[in-house]
Amino acid sequence: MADPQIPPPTRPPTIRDVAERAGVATSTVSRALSNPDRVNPVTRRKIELVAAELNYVPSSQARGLSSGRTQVVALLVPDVTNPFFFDIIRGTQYELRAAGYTQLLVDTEESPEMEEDALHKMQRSADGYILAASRLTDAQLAEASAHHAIVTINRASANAPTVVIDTPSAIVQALEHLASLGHTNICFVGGPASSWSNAMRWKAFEDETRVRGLATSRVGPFAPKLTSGAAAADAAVHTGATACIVFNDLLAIGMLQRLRERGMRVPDDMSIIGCDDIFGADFCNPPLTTIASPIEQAARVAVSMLLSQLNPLQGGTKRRLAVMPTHLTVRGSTGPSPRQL
Amino acid sequence: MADPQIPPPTRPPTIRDVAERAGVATSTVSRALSNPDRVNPVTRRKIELVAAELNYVPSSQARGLSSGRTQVVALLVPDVTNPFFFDIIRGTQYELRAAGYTQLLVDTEESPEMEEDALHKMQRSADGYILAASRLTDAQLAEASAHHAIVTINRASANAPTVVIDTPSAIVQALEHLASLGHTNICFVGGPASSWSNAMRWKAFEDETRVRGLATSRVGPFAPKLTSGAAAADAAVHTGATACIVFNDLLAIGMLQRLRERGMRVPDDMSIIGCDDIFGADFCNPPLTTIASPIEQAARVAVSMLLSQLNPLQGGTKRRLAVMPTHLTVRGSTGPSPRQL
DNA sequence: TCTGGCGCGGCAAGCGATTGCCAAATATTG
DNA sequence: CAATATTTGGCAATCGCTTGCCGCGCCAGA
Repeated sequence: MADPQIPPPTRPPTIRDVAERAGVATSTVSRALSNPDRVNPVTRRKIELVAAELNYVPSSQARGLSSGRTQVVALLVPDVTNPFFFDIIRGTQYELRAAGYTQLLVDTEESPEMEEDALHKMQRSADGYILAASRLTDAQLAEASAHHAIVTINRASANAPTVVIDTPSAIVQALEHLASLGHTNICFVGGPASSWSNAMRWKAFEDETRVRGLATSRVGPFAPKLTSGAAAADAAVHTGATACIVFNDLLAIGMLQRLRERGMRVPDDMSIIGCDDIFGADFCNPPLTTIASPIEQAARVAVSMLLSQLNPLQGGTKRRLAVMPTHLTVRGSTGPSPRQL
Repeated sequence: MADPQIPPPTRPPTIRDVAERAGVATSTVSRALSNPDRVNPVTRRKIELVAAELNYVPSSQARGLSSGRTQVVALLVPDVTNPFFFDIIRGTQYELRAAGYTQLLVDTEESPEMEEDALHKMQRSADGYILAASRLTDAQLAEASAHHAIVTINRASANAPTVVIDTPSAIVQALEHLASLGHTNICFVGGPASSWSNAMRWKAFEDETRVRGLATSRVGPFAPKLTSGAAAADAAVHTGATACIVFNDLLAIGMLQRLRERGMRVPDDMSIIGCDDIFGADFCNPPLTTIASPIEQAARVAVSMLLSQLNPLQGGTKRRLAVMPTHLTVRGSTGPSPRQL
């Protein structure tokens, strides 16, 4: 027998097992594994070998407890079933993993309370937080970012680094598009009252329509769900508008369904423009004209901003704000105003 | 001053802070909080008060380290962006939260290696695992369930409790439906080779078509993604079939898009049936006839099976297998065979 | 030859909880 | 009222790892 027997793998090996087998102290093992330069290459090599042999996996619990770092980043989203957040989830997941972090996904169910509560409860279990479309008030957000490393997505804040998707500027494009099709009476279909994006989108809409002297109306707020589309569609039709800019694609697709039910043709009787270009926007019927957003990329940027906050050493660019460009993607849900005919 | 000053909240309060302020030992605080019956109601009340006052949140790290339980359940999915898994994510998230667990989401990128690796790396950081559509081999799965508490979804296993969505039995219905529409040449569009569901669906298809004496063909495997739809559609058309049963809706919707591009009408020239009834299946064009699955419910059942495994005391029914019923939902993507005309 | 500096490992003190064991206080019983 | 149970709360050992501090051995400069 060349090798001493490896003890039976009854319970997962600890750092001590590795230390004993390698004939060094646990501190050396610890350093060899997480601070390689601190130990002699020969020793390190040996330790790595033994660790591999024993199939050693450090306990993140213990590591976190003693070091204070958990290597976990929490992602808080208002609604995991909203496809908009799928791309966020995917983007952060990918980047975090690449950086050696684990993602903790939390659904705050569109509730500021749950969001705050989650933030509070997890204070010890996460190193940082990504707040997607946070529903927190400015005050809550300020308070939170005083205590935690936070990056927000689509929710500006003076206190936390932010990545915003610049949908408002494309709303100008969208209105240009509608105007060129002859629409003069346009309705804004609003999303959740507590949504910062919604406020921004509305503002851009309002400003631009005023400049252009278009007749406008606003309906809402509606929950950003497919099922809210029915009420939204009915309300929008009632305003007499010939075109709608809708808070997001989910709602817009819901409207599409309802309009069809009511026998209204899109875009012949009504044009619809959504926001975000989520999964489904391209294959719904008709395909949705929408404001395309680099959602996944935004998520990645958010991660990198957070990481540079967590590890200031590596001197990543310390941006406080990233603005992601957007553009109008014209598909089948917009067409000439029926008034023109 | 009635109350002694609360120390400034410089660092989060620990159990010791609470103990001191309440005038008891840390052990008592620990018990009061996690094993209420073990301490006198009066003492407990007092401790609860102090804890609330101090805004005490126990460190899950420390708790996990000393107790061995983490209150974390990991959910492993092959692809977080597949809408099928959205419902799984949502369902488990909801149930786990209700039971006081935290969900750790892991995307295994359709890779058995990543799946196994994740399972291994997290051995210490999760109490249990839910494997959705696991790509592991039987051997890997057996090995894994020997070491961990595992429940699988849509992946039968002799070793781990399983919840399966009984899509195969509805495939019989689907074929009945197609046959009644006059289709006699039907193509099965296959999903990932390592997918257990795919194998089951194929088997059901094969058995039933043989019984019915239908002409069949099979194409694939294809990745279960929208973008694979193009290749799948082309291949299916090439077989001369007039109807397809497709591994899942994602692929089916992708095929719909491609068929339209090629100028083929659905269902006039080709009927398509998907599986799962995911988000989007009802609003794509044409709306997809599909085998509806209670996905979210399946996820919930999986959680309850896992929890009863983790806390055997509470004597939940210890099912090893749950079969979720499915049914055919007929929408616009199926119609009479063109051959009949 | 002496000494300061450096590279490398070990010692041991935590990190913040849980929990087995024990003792004091209180309740129960004959 | 003595003797025995039962509560109730404290002590202290752990859980597995990190990290500040110390010291040994070796090399270079004086």
